[in-house]
Amino acid sequence: MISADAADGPGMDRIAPMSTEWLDAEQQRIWRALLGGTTVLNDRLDRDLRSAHGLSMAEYEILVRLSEADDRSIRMADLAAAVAHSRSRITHTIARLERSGWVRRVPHPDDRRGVVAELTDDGFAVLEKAAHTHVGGVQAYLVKRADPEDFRALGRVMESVRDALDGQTF
Amino acid sequence: MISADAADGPGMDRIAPMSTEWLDAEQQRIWRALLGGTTVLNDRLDRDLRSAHGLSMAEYEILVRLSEADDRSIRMADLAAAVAHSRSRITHTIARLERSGWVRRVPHPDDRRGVVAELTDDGFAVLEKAAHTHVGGVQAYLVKRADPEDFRALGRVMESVRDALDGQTF
DNA sequence: TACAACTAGTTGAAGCCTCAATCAATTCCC
DNA sequence: GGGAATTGATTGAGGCTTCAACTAGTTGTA
Repeated sequence: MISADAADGPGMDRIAPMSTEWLDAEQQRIWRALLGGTTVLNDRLDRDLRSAHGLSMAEYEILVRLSEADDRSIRMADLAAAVAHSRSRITHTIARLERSGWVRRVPHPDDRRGVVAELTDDGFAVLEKAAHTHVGGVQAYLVKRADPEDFRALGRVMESVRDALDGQTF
Repeated sequence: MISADAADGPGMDRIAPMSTEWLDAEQQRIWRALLGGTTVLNDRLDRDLRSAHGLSMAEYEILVRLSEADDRSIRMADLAAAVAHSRSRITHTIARLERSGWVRRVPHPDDRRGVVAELTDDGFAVLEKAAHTHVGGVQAYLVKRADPEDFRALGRVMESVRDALDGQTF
């Protein structure tokens, strides 16, 4: 049994060639709950959306952002930043959404390098239906199971994590 | 701007053709923090492991479970359940780990359908090094940024989510 | 102006995950 | 005992993501 995640490093306190602060039993339990919980939660929300509307979580998130934006459109790079995906991934995903007729690509008016993704009426219609499934799931699987104060605490922690790590990828 | 995730449904309270309880502004903020935070966190931990040790998070998790088990070995189906992956995914991942020489496949002694995955000495050695990277990341990106009481609250919420959704997939 | 550095977006190949189909072994139960 | 149903694991095709390379347009600066 290795100390990976465990209370003490393998002989770490003998020579201390590299001092890693290990997780205590409680921290480890919590970290695994976060890892496992988000895994099953995302998995479930994704399956629900796919089976009911033929839409992945990633696609759904993108449609939501577009629907909230002025003119229902966002520049590719901004969209990538908003959902924390790589530019390449956004290009591929938007290409798929365009094939489905839910999004349209428009040249950027000022910057000729730029491309703007715009939600179509069909896209809006799908999103309107999918939102019930998605929000229903979030309520049932997460919000309703959490004590409201615990839920706020979770929010504080994850906001801090996101803001610290955000934008330093790619 | 559609109500996806927003405070009120699109005309929901007129005819109530399908009553979905929408998220209020705070719940939505928290839910997006969880979604975005876990996205960037997993992404970062995964990149750190890959660049330093040529190991993905999924692979790392599997090696950890094996290292903790008796005889450093676990049956395929149990491994799948432990990390909440499909059997198929475990088969593929173990095949890769076997190619790397970090895991060995052994026939199950009692059940002739069964296969047991066993951590090799090389696998243990890689894990021993990777654990520093991984745990260091979890500390720096998550644990250190969280108020300890908030962190416990997060654990309570995610344990509840995981236990509710667990095992009902596939 | 002109050149270098940078930013926006795309592309295609490779890798990982999902899904459905498959085979083999075990368990159920009449 | 024996056939049906279930469980364990694998396979390969298809889909999504990553990565590195590339084109094109913009910005900085001398």
